Amino acid sequence: MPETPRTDLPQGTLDLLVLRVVAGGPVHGYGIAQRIRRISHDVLRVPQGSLYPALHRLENRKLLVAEWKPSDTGRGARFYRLTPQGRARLKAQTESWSRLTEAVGLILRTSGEGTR
Amino acid sequence: MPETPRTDLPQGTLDLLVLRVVAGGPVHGYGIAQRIRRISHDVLRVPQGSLYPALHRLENRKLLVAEWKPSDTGRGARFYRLTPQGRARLKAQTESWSRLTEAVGLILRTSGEGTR
DNA sequence: ACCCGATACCTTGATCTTCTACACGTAATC
DNA sequence: GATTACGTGTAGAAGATCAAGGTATCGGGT
Repeated sequence: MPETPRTDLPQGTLDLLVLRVVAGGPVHGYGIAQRIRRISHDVLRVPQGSLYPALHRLENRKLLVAEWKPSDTGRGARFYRLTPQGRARLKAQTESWSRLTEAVGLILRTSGEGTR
Repeated sequence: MPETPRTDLPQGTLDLLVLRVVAGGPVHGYGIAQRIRRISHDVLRVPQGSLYPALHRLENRKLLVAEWKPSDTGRGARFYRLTPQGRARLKAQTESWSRLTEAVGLILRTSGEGTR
């Protein structure tokens, strides 16, 4: 089997991405997946089987609200928006994401010394 | 509001950190945890309940080998080293980590436009 | 000499969260 | 009627955390 160089999302990252995209204005699930894929130049692919459960999670936690309206193509779709809590969550998650990446970057760059 | 700024590791990240630290030379589990914590300035804490299962996983997959020797303090400890496969894995994981962080960074920075 | 607590070091099991695969649906357009 | 747009649901695996327990060495006090 030809190793696909696919970049899997580490658990916990998807919520952050979704929140960020939704922050840009009302979108439906399908559109979210497209945007993530497009903006990341195809590096991040979000399968529907991951996306929709995530959306429902976020909705249950009151971070998103959904509204059913017709989409551009004429058929109905669930459009998501951020709640205030969602916005706060986005901020917090963004910060902890950068703390994390900085810390990991440190480890990756620092050579073996340090047992003390 | 000093919310406990504890940073949980997203799944998949721990292996990378462990491989990187072990690449610096033979260490035992306890030492690995200490180093990660120290180098990251206490941002990344690896509880033993996460660490040891990870070590065993990596060993089963032949990415690490362990040897039982006395530690500095006189008592025994399992010292881990990278196998060639482990080294290759470290390289691959490091690359995919930077691809990932770049892609996520893009999403976080790019405003809402782009459904197209 | 003995007990005690602290630190170093490892193990295991239960539980939870989240990603994935797979599969099944409907609706509009050409 | 095929293709795209859009959604739902379930089953499963993997990994992280918690919680708890277990052993060895050392230092101090008595």
